[in-house]
Amino acid sequence: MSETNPTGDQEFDAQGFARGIHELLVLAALREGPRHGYQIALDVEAHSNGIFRFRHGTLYPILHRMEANGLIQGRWSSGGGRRRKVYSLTDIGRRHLSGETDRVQDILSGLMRMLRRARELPA
Amino acid sequence: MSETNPTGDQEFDAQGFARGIHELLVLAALREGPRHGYQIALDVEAHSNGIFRFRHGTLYPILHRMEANGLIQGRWSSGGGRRRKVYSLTDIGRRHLSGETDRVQDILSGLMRMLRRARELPA
DNA sequence: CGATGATATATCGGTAATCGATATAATGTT
DNA sequence: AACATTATATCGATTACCGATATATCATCG
Repeated sequence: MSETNPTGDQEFDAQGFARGIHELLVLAALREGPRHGYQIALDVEAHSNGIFRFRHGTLYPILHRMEANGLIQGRWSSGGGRRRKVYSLTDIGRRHLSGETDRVQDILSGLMRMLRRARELPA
Repeated sequence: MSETNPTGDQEFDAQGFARGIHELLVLAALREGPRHGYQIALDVEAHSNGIFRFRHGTLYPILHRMEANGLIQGRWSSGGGRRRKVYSLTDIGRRHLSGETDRVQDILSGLMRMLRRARELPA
């Protein structure tokens, strides 16, 4: 083994990968503007043609976690009526989105390359 | 919400996604020929330039699970010396690799599309 | 006006999987 | 003789999703 990734970069962490994808989806949705949780879920589903979907037992804990980590910031909508918590990107979140996008795209293209390779092997 | 993916296909399952990737990597490695576990780990790491890596606390349970599920088949190498369990693809495993490759590639390109979209939005 | 369903957020327990640590043992190297 | 590498195995801690459940507001339709 010995060799630690000579280019010193992207590494796949199975543990946090699905989590990372969820967070990226939230961050990407908020790049379009501030939104409350339910809206984020609708947007993500619409923009992905239903491939990506948040269950609400998943969504809200994620938003809480991301707010605690400073990636997003929530404010309860003031106007009376239905209570909503509207989230916006923080600077940290914006940087995180940009950095993680690079990282994840490298990992994904590495994965795609390996799958293509396997597919093209003689039966 | 209502709409369930009109094309009736690929859906992202956060729960099983990292697991699915690990299994795909094993299957892809075995498409090159039978190999024992340790070798699979080395091959995957080499072919991915160190991006993908199996810890041995992760690798062996995965191989056992995949064998129990009929995706791969293991035989203890007969010749004396260091004991090795050599795995090969089963027909089920071969079909699984092909089907999951399609499915995962759809999901990944969906994800990449969303990330690109977010990136190209005006700051 | 009453019922129903969509909007909107929240929490908890069950479940499942990775991962580090630990164990065992044969082989290669110095 | 000592040590690193090869090779497999298992266990417990940790983590996080997800279904179920709860609460409340608002719109619509009969």
